[in-house]
Amino acid sequence: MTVTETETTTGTGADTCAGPPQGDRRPDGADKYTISEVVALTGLTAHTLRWYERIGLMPHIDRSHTGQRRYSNRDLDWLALVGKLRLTGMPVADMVRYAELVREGDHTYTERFELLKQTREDVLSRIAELQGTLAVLDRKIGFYADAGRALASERAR
Amino acid sequence: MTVTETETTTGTGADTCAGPPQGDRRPDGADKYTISEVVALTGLTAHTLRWYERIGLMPHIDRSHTGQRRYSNRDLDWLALVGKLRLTGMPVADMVRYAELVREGDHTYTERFELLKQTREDVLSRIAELQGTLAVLDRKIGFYADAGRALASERAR
DNA sequence: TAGAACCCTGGAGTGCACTCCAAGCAAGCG
DNA sequence: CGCTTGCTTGGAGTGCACTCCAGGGTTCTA
Repeated sequence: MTVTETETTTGTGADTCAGPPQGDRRPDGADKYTISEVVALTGLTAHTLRWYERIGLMPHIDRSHTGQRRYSNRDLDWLALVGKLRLTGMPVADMVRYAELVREGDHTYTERFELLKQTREDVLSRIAELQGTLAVLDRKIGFYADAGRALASERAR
Repeated sequence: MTVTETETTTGTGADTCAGPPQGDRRPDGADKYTISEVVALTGLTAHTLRWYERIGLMPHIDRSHTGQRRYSNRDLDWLALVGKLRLTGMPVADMVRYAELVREGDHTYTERFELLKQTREDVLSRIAELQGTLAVLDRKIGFYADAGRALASERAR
C-alpha cells in the first residue's frame, strides 16, 4: 500500500471544513489552472506561489507546452493545507520539511505522523494561549465599560 | 474621574489568569527592578525591553541616580498585557498606538475601548481559524493512523 | 580596591516571509 | 500585424520584530 497525500483529492474523501468557499474547482482530469486562477482561488500572490515552488514548499508544478505553470486540483489541496498550517504560525521551513517527507515516500510515514501530532499539540496550546488573552481582554473591556457607565452617570447629574 | 491603566496594579483588582506564575513581585512601594530582573520575570531580552521603550511601547521607565532603568510593578503589568497582545499576533505598531492613547489621557477613552473590542473580535476569529485547522489536522492524523493500522495488519499476515 | 558582572547608548545587522523588478517570451484580439 | 495582457526567470528589495555590537560607565563581591 502507498501512503501519499492523495487523501484530500476530491475522489477519496470529502474535503470537510475547507475554510472559505473555494468552489470553482474544475472536475479532476480537466483540472488545469493558470497561476492567475490559483491567485484568485487561494488569495496568495503569483509571486508567493512561485516562491513556494522555489523553496520546495510545492511539488514541481506541471507546465504547458510553452513552460507556463498549470496547477492541478491536488496542488490546490496542498495549498489549502499549507494555508491552514500557515495560520497556525508554523514556520515555512517546517512546512518545507513536511513537503520533503511527502516527496520522499512511504518510509517517512512515521515521521510525518509525529509531525502532524506535534503540530496538533501546538495548535491546542495556541488556542489555550488565545483564550487566556481573551480573558484578559474581557476583564479590561469590562473595566472600560464600567468606567464608561460611571462617566455617563456623572454627566447625567 | 480618571481612566488610566492603573486597574491592573496589585491594589485595584486581582490579576486573574496571568499565564505563567510570574510571582516574585516586590510589594508596591518597594517595586524597583533592574532590567535583568525584568528579563528573568518576563522572558524578554534586555535588548527587547530597551527597544520597546525606544519605539514608545513602554512609558519612560524610572531611572536610578546613575541612569539605570528601574522598573515598577506597573511596568510589569504593562509588559504582561503587551505579552498577551503580542501572542494574538497584534502588530507592535498597533500596541504602540494603544500605548499612545493611554499616555494621552482620558479623552482617548472611547478609542481605547473600541480598540480593545476590535482586538477581542480578532482573537475570537483567530481561535475559530485555529479550530478549523485543528479539524483538518485531526482528519489527516486519522488518515495516518488508519494507514498505520493497515500497514500493521499487512505485516501481521 | 580590584575584578567580575551588569548596564548604558546609537546604530548596524539578522532572519523571516514575502514582494518587487527588469527583461523577455507567449497568447488572444481587432 | 500590432497591441494588450499574462507568464517566465534570477536576483534584489521590503517590513517587521527583534538582535547584536562597540565602547564606555556602574555596582557588587572578595
